[in-house]
Amino acid sequence: MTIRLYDTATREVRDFVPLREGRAGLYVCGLTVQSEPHVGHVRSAVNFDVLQRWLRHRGYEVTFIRNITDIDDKILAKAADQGRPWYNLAYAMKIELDKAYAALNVAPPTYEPAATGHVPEMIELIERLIERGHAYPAEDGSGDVYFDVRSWPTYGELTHQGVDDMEPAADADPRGKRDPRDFALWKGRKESEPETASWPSPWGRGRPGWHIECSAMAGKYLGEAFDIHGGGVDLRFPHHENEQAQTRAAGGAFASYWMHNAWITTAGEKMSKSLGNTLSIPSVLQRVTGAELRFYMVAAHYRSHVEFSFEALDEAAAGYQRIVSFLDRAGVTETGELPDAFAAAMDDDLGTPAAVAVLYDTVREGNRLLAAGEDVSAAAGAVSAMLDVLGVHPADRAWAGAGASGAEERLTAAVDALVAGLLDERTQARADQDWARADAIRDRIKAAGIEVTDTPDGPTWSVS
RNA sequence: GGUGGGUUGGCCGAGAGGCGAGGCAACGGACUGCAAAUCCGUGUACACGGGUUCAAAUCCCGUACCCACCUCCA
Repeated sequence: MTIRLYDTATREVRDFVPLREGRAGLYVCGLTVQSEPHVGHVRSAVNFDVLQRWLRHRGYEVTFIRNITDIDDKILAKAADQGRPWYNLAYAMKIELDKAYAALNVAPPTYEPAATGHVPEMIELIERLIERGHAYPAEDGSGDVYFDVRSWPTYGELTHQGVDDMEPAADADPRGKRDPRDFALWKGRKESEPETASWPSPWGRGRPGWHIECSAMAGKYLGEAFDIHGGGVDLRFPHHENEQAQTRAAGGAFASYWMHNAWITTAGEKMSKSLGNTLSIPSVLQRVTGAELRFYMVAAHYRSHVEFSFEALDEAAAGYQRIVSFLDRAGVTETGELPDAFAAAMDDDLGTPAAVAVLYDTVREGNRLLAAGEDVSAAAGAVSAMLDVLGVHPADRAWAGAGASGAEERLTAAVDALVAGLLDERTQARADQDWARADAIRDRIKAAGIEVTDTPDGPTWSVS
């Protein structure tokens, strides 16, 4: 069975055929570290994390590159506003981003290159473009270098647009461009910008344009031809279109497959920094766990819009808890076989919704066996295997970091001791068939926010 | 103006010509001293109008509404 993926460039689901047998090179545009990450950002990371896990599961040796854009207009502007060095802001936000990834069990990529560490590679690429007649230094002496859109006949192929149909850039300031759609490869340093935010180049001090970063870094770590390029749909144009044009104009083949994940919207609108309707990861994690949030995202298909709501999030969390509770009661920790239907769903363009349906079916079957007192090891093992692929296994060590600290464990032990005393009393009352007293004790415990459950092995408690 | 995507039951969310994915909620039943959990059962959903077909939520034509990209954006 081969993996099939929807390729945005050809607009169809195609068999995944890697450039090199048994290997997969994956490049995903990471974030510009200018502010706290929100749930929308993390959706992209979670989606590609699932892709990576599935490719590995299918036996591919994956090289996964996710970059960090740590220099750009917004970073400079925000840092100036906050009165601190731009690299200080970028680093602080990078730390926040890492925390968010860790909280959602997003595995670190193979390499995580930062733009500022690859300026020489970018300059080299720009020089090559100039030599080949696809780029030119600005004619106004600003020190900018632009990509010449008209010199590249297939410009617009990724997003199926004709250059003449595009609305000219609204920034209006042509700054020595031959065509308003030409985009900056290199930005000459402006007086107002800090010296530290510029690097020497053949065109004077300056800093790289956004698009060239990804071309340079993808080329360095994956080669100028690689398998899959991913990112959010909003990056299709201009960012991905430009990346592809640059690398191809410089002689590379670039990505064989393009994958784009859809939005998370709130109140019908895209969640974005500019609209100011973002939900930061820490705020959402006050309500649900990282595993629950990840499960919510993974239960929808990556190409579908998700209208974020706390109601839907709670529903997903409730469903997830059912799965977790099955695993708890099964008491089986070994990972078993992945059901064929689950694998088939995953092979079909990462069909996580159908895969999750298989997960629930298996849980139901497992609960049935459990009730019948039969062997559940196969079902529980399958559930574990599926949760592993989706990156939401409750026993995953990733959750431990965010979970119980030593202090919390001591607190749990203390509560347990107190509740255990009450439960002993209640057990005695039940043995005496004094139901009124038994229920009164249970109500009292419940009033403290603790749910009591009777099982054949005696009562247990959990925080409700 | 150009380019994409969407509209599915109380809610979330799959599917893409032919047995109503799955989840959450609700209701009934089993189990339980009563609960909880779990299991079993219960729904005639596919924006609207035409058309193609033995058969359409799925294909075609048209209409309405929503969203995104073309400017920094996962």
